[in-house]
Amino acid sequence: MTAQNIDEMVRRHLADRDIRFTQGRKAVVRALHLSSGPQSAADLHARMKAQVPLSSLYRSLVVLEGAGVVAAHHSQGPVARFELAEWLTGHHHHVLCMSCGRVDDVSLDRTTESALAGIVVIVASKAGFSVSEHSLEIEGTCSVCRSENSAGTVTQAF
Amino acid sequence: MTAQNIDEMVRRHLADRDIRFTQGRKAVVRALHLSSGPQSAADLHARMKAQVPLSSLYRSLVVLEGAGVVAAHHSQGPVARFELAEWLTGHHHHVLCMSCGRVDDVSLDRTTESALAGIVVIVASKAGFSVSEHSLEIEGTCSVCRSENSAGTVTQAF
DNA sequence: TTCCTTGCAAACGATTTGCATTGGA
DNA sequence: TCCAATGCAAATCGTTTGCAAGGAA
Repeated sequence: MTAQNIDEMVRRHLADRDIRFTQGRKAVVRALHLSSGPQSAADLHARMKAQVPLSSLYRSLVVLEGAGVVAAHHSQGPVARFELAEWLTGHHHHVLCMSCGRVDDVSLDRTTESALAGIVVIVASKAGFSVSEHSLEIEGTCSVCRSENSAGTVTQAF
Repeated sequence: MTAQNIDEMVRRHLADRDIRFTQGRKAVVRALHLSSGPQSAADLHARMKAQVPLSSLYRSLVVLEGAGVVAAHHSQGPVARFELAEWLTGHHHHVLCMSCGRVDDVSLDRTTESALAGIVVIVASKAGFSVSEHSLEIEGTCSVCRSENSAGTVTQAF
């Protein structure tokens, strides 16, 4: 998906909802599109070279989340992380590195994903819940940290 | 698992690590054991009738988490939720109600769990991660909120 | 003009910490 | 005895908000 495409899809999506696609919001969408995994507000702020105050950034994120353009994740500590919604990126899951805090996206092949979906239904029904979303969060150690550790290097806390 | 058992297991676990099992820490473990799902610090504080200041409660949680007695979860917004570690409660997953914020535990039968474990390995290896933990977090609507909604009652935001 | 959006600074809520005091092995 | 644990108050951090100024339709 090219940046142009994303931009155009978001523009239409927002137009349908009478929400303006301002410069600030465009910049957020672009920054998210250039990122590989979920980003914290501070990450985005840095990535946009602080051209926009944090408070405005947060406001853009609130609007875009409300419009269903971005999704927020809270799994990792006290800081929220944001990424483009799945209708823009495709359905995927996250792996969290417990050593350096990095979060990566992973998507599954159709077979594995449908097996997972089956399990999700089982789990939810056991608790009497109806499912709206599911996300598999896997904690582990990324390859970088693993080699650093085995080399005796200090592990970076996060 | 009775409260006595938990108490005794935790006592030994902490003793092995030269960490004291003080009144405050005992109270936290007891409160967690009496709860059905992950609890926020404020929940616990209320449940313990505010006999202990919040700051001390947090300190107990930090120590217990560091010792592997308590596990913290951050999936739900800005407030952390705590529960006893899985070696005390058994492996399980969470379902989150997007309407009222409630979080319930669900455990799977051996067959389903091992199917899930297989998927987890696939996902992690795709990202070059080695797995240490996995948790399936399912977002949905609990039965209470579903019936409230269908009855036209106001949905409680959280 | 008329809203909506922005910037700035102040406010907030959850969590953490400094310091003097208390408590347990 | 003596270090670890506690209570209190103040600090911190991520995030939100009030208000006045800027911008687009």
